[in-house]
Amino acid sequence: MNRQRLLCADCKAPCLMKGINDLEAVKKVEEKKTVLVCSKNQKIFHEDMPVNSISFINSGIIKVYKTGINGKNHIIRFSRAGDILGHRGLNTEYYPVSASSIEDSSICLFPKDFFITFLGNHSRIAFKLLMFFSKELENSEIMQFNLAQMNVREKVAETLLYLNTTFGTDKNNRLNITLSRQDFSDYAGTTKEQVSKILSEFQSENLILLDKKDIIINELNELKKIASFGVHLS
Amino acid sequence: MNRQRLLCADCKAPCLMKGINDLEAVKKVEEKKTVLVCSKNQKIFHEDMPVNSISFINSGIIKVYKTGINGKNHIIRFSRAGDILGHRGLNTEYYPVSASSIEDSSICLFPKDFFITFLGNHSRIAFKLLMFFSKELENSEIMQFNLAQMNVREKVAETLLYLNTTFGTDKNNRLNITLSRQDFSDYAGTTKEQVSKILSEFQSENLILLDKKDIIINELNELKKIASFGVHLS
DNA sequence: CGCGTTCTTGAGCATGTTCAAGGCCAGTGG
DNA sequence: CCACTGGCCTTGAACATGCTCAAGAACGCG
Repeated sequence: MNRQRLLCADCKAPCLMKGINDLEAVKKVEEKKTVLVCSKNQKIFHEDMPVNSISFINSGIIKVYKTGINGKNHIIRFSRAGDILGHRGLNTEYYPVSASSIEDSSICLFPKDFFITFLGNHSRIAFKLLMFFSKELENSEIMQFNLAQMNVREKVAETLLYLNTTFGTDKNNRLNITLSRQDFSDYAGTTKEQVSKILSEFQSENLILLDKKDIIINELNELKKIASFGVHLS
Repeated sequence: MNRQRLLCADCKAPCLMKGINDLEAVKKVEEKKTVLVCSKNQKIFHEDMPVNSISFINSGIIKVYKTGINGKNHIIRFSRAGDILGHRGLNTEYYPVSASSIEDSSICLFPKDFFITFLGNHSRIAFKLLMFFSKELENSEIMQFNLAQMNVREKVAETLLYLNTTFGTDKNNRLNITLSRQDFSDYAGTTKEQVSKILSEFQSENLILLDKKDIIINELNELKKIASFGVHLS
């Protein structure tokens, strides 16, 4: 990992720290920011580490997950450019989750104390954060519902829809994210073997196409029908 | 249902609207408040109803849940005196969840617009709400984890621990909440029959005692061991 | 006291997990 | 450039778990 310079003014990511008019504040933000560049499969933070900073993703994809005692993880979300990271540490001394990069990534860190003070001085941003938390809570409760009530086929379809919504596809409908079967299943709430079997099943029904480790979505509407039992993330 | 007078000054519930020093603001809060008194098993609001107010529970217990298309519900939380209700409607036009009383209850309602303005003028309370959301998100993510990874025995033990932590017991270790098997299973993430079987099992192991519809906790530590695989709500 | 609802329990069944074997692919070193 | 190796993916078979269904019991509300 290494740290380098990156100006908010040059950054395209739609992050919360954007859109401050106060020039003095912008300067302060630049001053307090540290940029962390890391390659694929690096651990960003781990459960029970003290929370010293709140971060925003500049580029790459980060998985946020909880570790079970048997080593089986549960992935809470995949975060991308513009997303806040470590926000769950706001009210706690130690991280309640872990985060690892699944692609080469760069992240902007702000000291937690600074961030909290900053929120106090910028009520509009604090309010946006509040709305974001409310939205996050909604998504988390939908996940609860889906994990509690869907069967495996529905869970796999729902995960495909989530990946499609969150990361999108290129012009050939190829998902802009590549996951191992293990990561896929840790998010979907099943095992890697089941994911493999159900994805093969979807392929034989021509709903998707498996090309190396990539997934091409052929029939989005059919997948929606399969997952239609559940509620959808947005 | 009927509406009646209830002054914040006389109220013991630890709600967010407490602890304002500004007398003018206190007067305004009283002015905008509506009290709703309802008996057991009343619907407070329903998915897809427009969100007109944000509420606080004065007394009673309310279940907050999502409805599946097959009629099987998933209970998100049981809320009690002092808890905020309908906060998930803050960022949405329509409620994403439903709420029903499972005991006779009374609830203080504030118009949503007023509440949002109030937050803007009381940044300390807005910050407390932000911390509350962060905490809620933590609990919801723990529930995700538990639903994804626990077996039924662990889920039932975990639910008992949750009820014990949230509602406590009287001096005889009798839980201060009485649930139907259906509500219990809708929270735990299994079926009513499984709950019945596992509770009987726990009784035969002397971990709990079933007395009518009440549950008496004998061996809290043993239950903790059973659920120890998972993470715990706080 | 009677009736409807909820709870309990067992049996059969469906679903999903685990385990294991084999194949594929990418990276490495000769 | 090719063979080797390790990791990941796929697939089937055996097994475990939990769900559904059904019948009887207990409870609680007129």
